[in-house]
Amino acid sequence: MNTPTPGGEVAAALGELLVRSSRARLHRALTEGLGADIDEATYPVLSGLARLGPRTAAALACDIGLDRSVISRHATRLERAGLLSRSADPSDARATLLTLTDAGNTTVEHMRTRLADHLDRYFADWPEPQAQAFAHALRRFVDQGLSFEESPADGARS
Amino acid sequence: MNTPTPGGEVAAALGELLVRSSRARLHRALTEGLGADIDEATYPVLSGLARLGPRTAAALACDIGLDRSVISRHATRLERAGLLSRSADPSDARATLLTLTDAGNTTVEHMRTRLADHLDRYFADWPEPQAQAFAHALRRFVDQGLSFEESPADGARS
DNA sequence: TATTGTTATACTCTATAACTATA
DNA sequence: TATAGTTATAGAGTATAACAATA
Repeated sequence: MNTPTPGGEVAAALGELLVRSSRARLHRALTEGLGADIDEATYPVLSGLARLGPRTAAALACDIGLDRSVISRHATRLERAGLLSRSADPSDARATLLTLTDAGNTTVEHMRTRLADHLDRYFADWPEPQAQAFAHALRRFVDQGLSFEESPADGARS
Repeated sequence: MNTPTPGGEVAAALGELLVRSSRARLHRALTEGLGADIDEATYPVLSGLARLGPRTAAALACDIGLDRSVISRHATRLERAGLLSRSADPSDARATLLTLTDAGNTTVEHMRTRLADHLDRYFADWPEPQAQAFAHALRRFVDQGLSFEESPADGARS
């Protein structure tokens, strides 16, 4: 059998999803036609700020797993594109708050709805309860199931 | 508001999954401790050959969406690590077949079972039918749902 | 002294182009 | 002439280190 366990099946699917060509396709679907400054590199900053709200580069770096310096450079690109603005943090003169502009929020909303519509068209072929169950399960999985940090017992393979 | 449609929910989850830190975590879970030559770059070549069987660099490049030159360089790394061997293609003297060695196949199998075990431990908390349904749905989604190419009219529209 | 933002530097991965051998 | 494999080059992205300003 190809599908001995749910874990095995999900493992195979994740492997496929991690392949660059799959990711590139998804990213194109997300960012296509939105301007030269929205790409695979700036997207995490843009969506991170949309999801978490205004934050400093250091805080966002911690949140999305990139270095401060990378955030700073991408923020400059997004600022030049008019999607993000920098402002002084009132509570700490060292810090600079990164905030999405109206254009930035609009763009993020545009990306979100476009991909959601794509997916809704795909799920139109699915039985409604099954589509909903899958969506809930996937979110739950992404939120909780990606914590592989704990040492996996088999550990040192020498 | 949180879950307007399945598409919207899946879109958010995919956005999360595409973030580099999530990918890096998954890749660590897959390749950790397997040697310096198995990483995010060589993994697609390794798993591609395991999935598709012996192939030339050109064919594999087409299959996994990387350039021939990239395949060739990673193949060299994997060959040095003893996981892959090159052999002449009997039917075309220009071509070189890339084939996984026994060690290569063992390594792939090791990666696969390790991640599958991880995931099975995670799914142990789920009701069995729900876990199976999710696994099937995810595979179906990855196999069919990633075709977001904007113009379905010009090509194979299933 | 520690931290923030920024910039310079080095490293890695990928695609393009160029070269050789073969169809 | 076209295609396969390989190598050299260039482009992009990230992390590290170093700097000035502030806590």
